[in-house]
Amino acid sequence: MKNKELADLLYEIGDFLEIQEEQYKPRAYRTAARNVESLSEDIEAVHEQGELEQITGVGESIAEKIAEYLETGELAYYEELKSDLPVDIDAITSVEGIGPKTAKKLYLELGVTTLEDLERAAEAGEIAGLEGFGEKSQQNILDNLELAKRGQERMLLGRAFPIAEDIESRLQDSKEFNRVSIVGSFRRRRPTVGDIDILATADDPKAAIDTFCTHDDVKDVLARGETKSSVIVSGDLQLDLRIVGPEEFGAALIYFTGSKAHNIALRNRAIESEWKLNEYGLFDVSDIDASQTGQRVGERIAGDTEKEVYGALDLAWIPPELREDTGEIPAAADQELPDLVELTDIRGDLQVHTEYSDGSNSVYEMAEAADELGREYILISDHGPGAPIPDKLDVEAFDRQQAEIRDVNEDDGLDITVLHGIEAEITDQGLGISDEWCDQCDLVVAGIHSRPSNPTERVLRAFREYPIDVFAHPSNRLINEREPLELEWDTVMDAASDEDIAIEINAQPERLDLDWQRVQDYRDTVRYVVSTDAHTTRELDLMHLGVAQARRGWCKTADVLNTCPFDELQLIDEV
DNA sequence: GCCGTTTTCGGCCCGACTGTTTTCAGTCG
Repeated sequence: MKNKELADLLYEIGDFLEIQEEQYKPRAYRTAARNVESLSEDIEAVHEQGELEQITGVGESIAEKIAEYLETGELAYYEELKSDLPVDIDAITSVEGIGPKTAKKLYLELGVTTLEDLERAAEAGEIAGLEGFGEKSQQNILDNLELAKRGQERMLLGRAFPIAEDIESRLQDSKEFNRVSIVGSFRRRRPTVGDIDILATADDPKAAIDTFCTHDDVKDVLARGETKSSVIVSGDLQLDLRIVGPEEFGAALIYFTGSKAHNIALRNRAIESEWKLNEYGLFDVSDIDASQTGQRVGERIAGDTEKEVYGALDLAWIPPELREDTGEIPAAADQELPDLVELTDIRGDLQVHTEYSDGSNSVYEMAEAADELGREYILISDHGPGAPIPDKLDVEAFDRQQAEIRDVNEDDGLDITVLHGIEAEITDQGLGISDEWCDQCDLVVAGIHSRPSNPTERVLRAFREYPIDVFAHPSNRLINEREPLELEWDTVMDAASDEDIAIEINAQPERLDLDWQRVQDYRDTVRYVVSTDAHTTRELDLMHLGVAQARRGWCKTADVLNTCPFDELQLIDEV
């Protein structure tokens, strides 16, 4: 799968073209890059079918370049651009505050081509001497270099969650703030977030910003204006605060929640009616002549609430998780948005580990904690033979566990049904457990924890030969750490559908696997389960992260199997 | 360079902040 690789190449070409002061080509290349990046099919397959130009933003010229790169591994156009300006543009522009233009100047004046060059030049005081630069910009570059060198990894949603909730509640409790809402990719529940965007209203914006900037946790203040401010808090997480007027809150919520693609599509929809949409509201500018500028010109149509703005655009309110411009706007126009699954719909958790394998708690402790969360059932599914971990179940341990589960189920103090299953390893030998063993399981969960060269073949064979109920964390990716397996997804999903195998949406923060884009692609093909894969009692609480990904994948309640009551779940298994 | 229920040519989202200026370019979201 070379989608990401090609997208990066196209982004980089966009940067080079911007340096050359090209007007519109940079945007064209970046649009193409974004669409290649978010493509669910393999770009090589698209190329083989001769359908590159079907991709939005890819026309004749860019399609030719993609083809050249896929066929030869090189791109003459890119090499040419790069030889004119032999700069590691990706790395240099990753330093906050340095864009393509600055990168060019640094190269022409000081010969900076790498982050190391940049650091040397800044430390030697050479940058401050350049026209248009000063001491301040040089110091900013030095400050931001550290972050850039540490890598531009986006923070896992699950890790950002406690920080975001903490800051939200603290601002809400502060008398300087009226309304406070976390927006941005966090509100859309993207698997990773770059920073935390906060939108607020306040009677005295300046006082509110002072409070925000002087908080204990703030390590550095990047910007501190009248209506917006950015700070770095411990953990190197950036918080961006924006204060707006109360009557603008709805329009601002939409604007700052994004995504960018969603906003552009909304804005274009407004333009069709000779309206203008920005973070201050929706305005009728049909009688305004072009020389009049300013953010609030025209007659104000809407802006107080999100619903009002969407409504004025003839759209149903769109849940934040869907705002990716992947069809939600036409669906909202036709009143055909899905009634998305919610956390409160979840009745059971179908992957839970205990101390029998790599979990930390006993069967009873996990059952008790899940009961307190209101789950009606859980599936104990410790690792079976073949899993690449030290402690795994053998037949004897499985039998002991079965007896223990029986005791827990007979405990009158708990109002939860504990099911007994296994997380079986899909190996080149099959599942590594006997048919009899499978028969003893209420449900068989199966997954891969390695990087086989022929993953599709392995998975299809296991699907055919074993009574698998759930395919766990299908891609085996670890966000920021391990690339997903290169499965032939269409084939695997069709097989899962044929064999009545549910596909897991794993709620572990570093997994969130199946990825939401594929969830959306295959929601009419297979049924999903959302599982925490909890290894401790605390992790049972991660369910909301998985549900958010199911929502991003357009799942309705009926698309998620563990929203069924226990007796219906059994019925499905028997069918 | 891409795109089109008006268009195959003429448009392409929009505003805040910073640093260095003295009216603005560059960057970011």
